[in-house]
Amino acid sequence: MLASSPSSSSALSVAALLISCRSLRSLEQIHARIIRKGLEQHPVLATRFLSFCAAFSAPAYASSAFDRLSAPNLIVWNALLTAHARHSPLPTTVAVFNLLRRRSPVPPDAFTFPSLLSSCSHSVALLLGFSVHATILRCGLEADVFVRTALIDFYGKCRELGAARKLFDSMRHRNEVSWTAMIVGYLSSGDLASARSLFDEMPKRNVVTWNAMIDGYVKSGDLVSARQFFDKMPERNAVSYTSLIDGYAKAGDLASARVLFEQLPERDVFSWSAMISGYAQNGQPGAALKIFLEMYNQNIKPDEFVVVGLMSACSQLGSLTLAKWVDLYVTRSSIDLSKAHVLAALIDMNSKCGNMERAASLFESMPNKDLISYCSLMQGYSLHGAGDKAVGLFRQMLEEGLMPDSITFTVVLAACSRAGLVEEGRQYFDLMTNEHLIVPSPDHYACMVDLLGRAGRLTEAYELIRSMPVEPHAGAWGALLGACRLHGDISLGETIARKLFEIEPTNAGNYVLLSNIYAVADRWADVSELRTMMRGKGIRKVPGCTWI
DNA sequence: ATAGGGTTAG
Repeated sequence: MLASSPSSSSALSVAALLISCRSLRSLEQIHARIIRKGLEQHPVLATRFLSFCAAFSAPAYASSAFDRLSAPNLIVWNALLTAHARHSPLPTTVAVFNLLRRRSPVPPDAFTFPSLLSSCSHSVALLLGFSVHATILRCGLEADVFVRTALIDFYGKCRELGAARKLFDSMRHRNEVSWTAMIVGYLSSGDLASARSLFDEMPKRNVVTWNAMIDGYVKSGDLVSARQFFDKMPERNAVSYTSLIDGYAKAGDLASARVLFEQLPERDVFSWSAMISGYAQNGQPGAALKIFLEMYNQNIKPDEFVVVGLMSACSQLGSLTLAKWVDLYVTRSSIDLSKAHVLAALIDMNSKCGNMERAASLFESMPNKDLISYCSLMQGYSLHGAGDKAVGLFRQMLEEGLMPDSITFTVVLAACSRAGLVEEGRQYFDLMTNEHLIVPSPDHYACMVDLLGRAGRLTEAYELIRSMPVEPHAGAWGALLGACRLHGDISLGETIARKLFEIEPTNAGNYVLLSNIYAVADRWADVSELRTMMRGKGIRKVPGCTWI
């Protein structure tokens, strides 16, 4: 009897340990201590332990600890369900809920449903949510504020605004959370006006409400209103800053994002990742890397979003040395490499930086290879002189039954061009338009122009550019000018160059190309005339770009 | 002792 009723003071000391726990590893140590001290069956301690598993995103560990309990009560069951609802796929969560229904000593209560419903709304699982709602009615829990709010949130996120509003209007006691759930519902279906009028109508708002409005405006692209809300709110937290930083970053206004980031008193991992991926997505990989290093030096643990941003920056920089360091860093971190987007970014980085062996072996390790990873690998091969391998991968992809999209075709056409596979490229262009009904973009045309031009079929390339239903961009003309230089076609080169001087008058590369065409033909007078013209327009030669 | 908000790749 004495052995099975351990002193409450040791339970208390373990509970105190839990509060200071900072990693999954120390959580495991605490679990070992709980078992050693014979406190395993302590229901309060078990509940707290499970909620810490949830905090460390370890639902499987929560389950394994839970499975050792001989007679879990409903509260412990609820804690387990919450751990899964936040971190497991919906089917797993539903399985836990079904077990709970069968095995819990008492029927589900008002604490059971909010987490289950939030899992449903996260997956926009409308039908499942309906049946959960039916269960709630059977249990007589629809009037509970938490349950009702979770229902409003669920219907709102599933864009069933009518159902959500009915539940909202018939509520006896609403709190800020219920109002916010309704507002978020309107926001997620893009009804900013209704959201705004509810916001104005509600008696008391909290930080979450303000943040929801900011996020809604950011997502709808109205950064001015988002900023007004941000400036007006009585108190801000990291989320308020990060939503707006993210908005500025996605709109390409890194300067404004940076100012807010510098003002943010307590940066969390979200704000760091907003800046890092913001810079990476706007073609400023150097700046992304600098922010990452700042974060790294502050010993902040990166999450998957940070490393995806970092790897994307590294891909753009193309440095093999850096890629090797980042690869090692990411592999050694606790980040789950099997997550699709992490793996895709890792493959892409190695591929773009020329570590094809590593890229290929990562690719081979994927159980379900997706379009994006195929594209990454194809681009790597294409970039590093193995266009034929890239095209081979594309064939393999088709055989696997994957449906290539617009970007895939851009990649494969570029690969064909590099490998000199003119006929195959043409076939793929036809396949794209005739079978996949993809309307060719300026990029696709630019690839085709490059393909034909490199093969010396300049007239055909020129005809293609002129027959384009969309406006060709500088890339297409540039490819053709490059081809003219390659094949020494002066007269076409002059025509194209004149066109390019109009479209991008300050790009020195175009002047250099034309000058090279003249030089090869010994037309030095034209070369010097061109230089004078450049000087007259104040155009500077880009360093590292040769004249001849 | 348990319950509501944020980002990700070619």
